[in-house]
Parts: sequence; C-alpha cells; structure tokens
Amino acid sequence: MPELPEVETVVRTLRPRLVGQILQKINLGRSDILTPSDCDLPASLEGQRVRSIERRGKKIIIRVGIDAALGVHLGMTGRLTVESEDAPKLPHTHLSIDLAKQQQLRFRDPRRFGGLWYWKGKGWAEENMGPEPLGLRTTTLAKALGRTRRVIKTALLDQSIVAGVGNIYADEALFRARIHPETPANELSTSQVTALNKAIKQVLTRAINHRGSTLRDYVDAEGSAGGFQKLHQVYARANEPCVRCKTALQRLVLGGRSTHFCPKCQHR
DNA sequence: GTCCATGTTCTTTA
DNA sequence: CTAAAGAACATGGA
Repeated sequence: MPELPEVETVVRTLRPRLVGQILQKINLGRSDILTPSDCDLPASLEGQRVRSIERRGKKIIIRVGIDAALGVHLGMTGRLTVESEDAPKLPHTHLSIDLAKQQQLRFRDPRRFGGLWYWKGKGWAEENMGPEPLGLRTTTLAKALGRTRRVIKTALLDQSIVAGVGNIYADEALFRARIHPETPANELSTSQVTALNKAIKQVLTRAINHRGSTLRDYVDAEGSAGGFQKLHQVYARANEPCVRCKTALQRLVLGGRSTHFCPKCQHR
C-alpha cells in the first residue's frame, strides 16, 4: 500500500512515540526478511536509544545508538505500528520491540514483499535510489526521463528515476499533468515535464496532508487509516466519468500494473 | 476454482 | 554489451 505519502505519514506518527526511547527486548519471528540475514538484531539493537526517524523514498530509517540504523520497507501489505503489548498480536507479525510503558513497536507483513535492514555506520545513506520528488528540479527530472524510451507510466515507477512514487500516485500525477501514460518518457516536451513535476509535488503533498491513501491494509503508526483515497481522480475508477470532462475513464495494463487515465484529457 | 492487489528483484528477450 | 519486458515472490479478498 505504501507509497511516499503513506510512508511519510508512518514516519510522522512514529516520531513522537519512538524518538528518545530505549529499545528493550526484541523478537524477530523470521530472519529471511532481514538484510544482512546473518545479523544478530537483538544483540545489535537491545539497549540502544532511538535518535531520529526519517524517510528515504519508500523506506523508513530508524537511527539508533551512535551510528547505526534499522530500515523498514512496508512492501505491499506492511504495517509498522506502536501498540500496547496487551493488544492481540495479529498473524504475520514478524518483529516486535518492547518499549517503555508496556508499548511495543510491531512490524506485520502478510505478503512479505517488505523487509528489514540493519546498517552499522553510514550504509543507510548509500541506498541506490533516485532523487526525492518533493524538491526535485525539472531539469533533473527531464534529464532522467530523456534517458529512457519506456512509457512514462513505467518510468515513474522506477525508483532510480524518482524515489517514492508508486502505482496510485503515478496515475494521479499523469492525470493532473494531462499526459497520456503510454507517452514515451524521452518524447515528453519541456512543458510536459514541467507540468508533470508540478503535478507529482502537488498530489504527493495533498496526499500527505490527508494522511495517505488506504485501499485495504495501510494504517499509520497509530493504527489510523488515511483519507486521500476519497480524493483519487483516476486510480481504480475505470468506467467512471472523468471529473474534468465526464468521459469514461479507462484502465489498461502497463509494465504489468493497472493504469487508469482519461482518454480525452490525457491525449497523446 | 479465477482474478486482482499500494512493490521490488531476478531472469529472459530483443 | 545494454535496455526493456516478463516472471517471480506470498497472502488474502472479491
């Protein structure tokens, strides 16, 4: 579920509950979700204090101790929550960390497309990821898009081009920028790239303001669902009338992913 | 039983 | 060789 706005919302709700806390007993249910898999997570983290929490693309970076970090990627169905140790532990809870006041940090991920990382030193900052979209310059975006002949929808999902955009917000940004999703990335005009950059920033910012989109699984660190799904203009709205021109929205598959667009507003 | 799902990575093809 | 397309991963809901 989690794209940049959802991950950002988790980070913001996690911060006041976690920063400054000492990590106590750690329970890792399975080590095949951890990188490096031979890392002794309890030995590395128990007794360490949480320094700060940040987001890089769709990854959550929890900095602990002097210069170590725990990374969490929510994949498709991941949840990272702080709850009472008395709360029922749902199936597929792969990690729990005891905190003060009978609270626990829990990571649950049924589909296991998510994962955990432990870094000692600056490894967390050396992720092979493209630039953050909020604050991205149009010239930088244009340069990256000019290097690929893939269709723009697929290029936007490439995390090395822009970090954090996923299937929902790619469709929403292309609709707002009035760009057909099958336009080759390297054939976009300068004004189209400008409009796209603006649309990406606008839709991500608005989604953050509404605490992300909840389609099924997503909740923030407090267990609350997001509200932006009510404001989606094209995503999962095939056959519904376009909010701008009333034409029936269409769905097609690009790069194996559902793509939603208005055939009239987003003309090639 | 079928199809679909907010993501990434490995393999195959061109 | 490289870029792009496709399959795979694992689970659950409609």
